Order: sequence, then structure tokens, then C-alpha cells
Amino acid sequence: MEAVMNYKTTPTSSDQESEIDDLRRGPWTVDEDLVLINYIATHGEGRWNSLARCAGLKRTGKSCRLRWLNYLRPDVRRGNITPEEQLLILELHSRWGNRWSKIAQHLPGRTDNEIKNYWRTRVQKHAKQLKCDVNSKKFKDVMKHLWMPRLVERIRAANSGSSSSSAYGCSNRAGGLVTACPVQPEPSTESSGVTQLSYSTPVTEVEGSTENLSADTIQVEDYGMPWEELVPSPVGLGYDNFELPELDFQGTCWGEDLGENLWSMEDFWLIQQQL
DNA sequence: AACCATCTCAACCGCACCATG
DNA sequence: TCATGGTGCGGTTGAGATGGT
Repeated sequence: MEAVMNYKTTPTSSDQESEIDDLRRGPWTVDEDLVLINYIATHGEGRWNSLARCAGLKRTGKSCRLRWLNYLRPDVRRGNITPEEQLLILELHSRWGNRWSKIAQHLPGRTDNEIKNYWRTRVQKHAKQLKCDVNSKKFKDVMKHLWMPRLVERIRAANSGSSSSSAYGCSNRAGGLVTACPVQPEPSTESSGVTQLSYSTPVTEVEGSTENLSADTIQVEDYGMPWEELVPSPVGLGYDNFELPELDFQGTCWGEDLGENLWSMEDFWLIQQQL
């Protein structure tokens, strides 16, 4: 597919007009990818506009930059967002909001674009299913008290099942294996270099009490340690004695596999109680 | 098989900021 | 100080993929 489109701009000179008319937009071809990869391998990254010209690419510098950073870079991680990464995204988004590039700095190999897409497609979808705004207190409470502890639970379960985490070792676009790479230390943006992920367990009446059942604080020192160490003790979700009520899931989204299998029947019940 | 709805994600756009002359 | 060009970021779009009927 050669979706060649011209920019509709006011020509300022015949040369510029010709140059602008030659610019390509839309999906990149394999040939263009190879040209860009080879040029950067030889000359390195530089000024993107001049790079685009010198490489002979009929693309804007912006387009080249985006293609390289989001797709062609050898250290771009591919594959599903892992529970660990989901947890980090939720935590960091709660702290910084839509600062995608800043969040991406804490997820090596993940691009701001990918995280942004994840948020918009997955997280906002869950908010929609709960019939609340993604920025509402309700949804934030669900995230903090259900979703994030659930992720911690899943991470711990996965880690207890095998000594080596399966969370890392994704392949990149080129099909190569990206070296296992736990989250790297943040370059001195946090004052202490220590980030805390704090989860209090849900306030429910599951066991006849409305008080917080317990609380865990996870010390994420530099994000660099194995998750087995990050999650040192049971979170104490308080579901142990939980009896699942009879629920009719017909005609609701809750009986379906939500792709990531994020919400369980217990979640549904708890959310219904709290919202 | 065909059609439609929904989802995913690569790519683009507009804007703000910064460096340079 | 101002104009210009380059870069980065967040928001948005739309083509292709996928699933349901």
C-alpha cells in the first residue's frame, strides 16, 4: 500500500513546494525502515530534519523521529504490558497524570505512545465498564483498592510459581530478544531514589467490619530489584473467607473474559458493594 | 460468507518550549 | 528582543484486525 498524500500548505517557493509535495505520509514501508535504520546505525541520531533529508527519506524529521523512537529502536520492547508494568503505570499515572513520557522513563523499552494507548484502551475501558469517569474518585478508589492489589497478587502468584520472572524477555519489532531488563533506576528525579507503592486493602463489609483490614507498603527501591523482593509479604486482601454470592452475569460485561482477565467475580461483587 | 461493531495501535497534528542567530 | 527552526509532548485519528451476528 502506497498511501502517498501531499501536504496542503501554501507554497513559498518553487523549491519548497516541490520538496513539500514529495513528502510522504502514512504507514512506513520496509524500505523506508531500512533506510532509516541504516542511516542511524552509520551516522547516529542527529537533527531529525536534516537526518531525513540526508538519508533521502521523503519524510518529515518529526515522522522519522517518531518512527525511530516508537518502533525501530532496537531496545523497544514488544509484547503485552506485564502486570508489573501495569502496576507501575497505574501508580505513576496516579502521581503524575497524563505525563506519558515521564511515566515511560520508568518502563524501559516502552514508549510514551504505547503507555498512552494502554491507558486509553484498557484503563479507560474498565472505567467505562464501571460507568464512571477515569479521573473520578470512584474509579481511583477501585484502582487503588482492587485493581492494584489484584495486580500485586498476580505478580506474586506468578513469581512464586517460578524462580525466574516471566515478565521480562519480550521480543522487539525486529524479532530479536530484548535482554531481560527490570525497571532501571530513575536518574535522580525522586528525592530519595525510593518510590513507595502503598496499597491499603479495600474497605468492605466482607468480614463484618468496615475498617481497613490491613495495609501493605511496598518499597520499590530504584525499581531495580526482583519483584519477589518488592512484594515481601501477603497483601492481605481480605478475600479469604469471602463467600461469593449468587450473581447473574447474563447480559453484563462481567461474565466475560475481559482480555487480561483482570476482574474476577469477587471483584465484581466488591465493586458493586462500594460504588 | 458477509456485514457490522468494536478494539488496537501506528502515525499524525497542534502546541509549547528551547536554542540559535 | 525578536524571528525562526528543531524538538518533545499530549491529544486525536483512522486503517487494519478481531469478534459477533
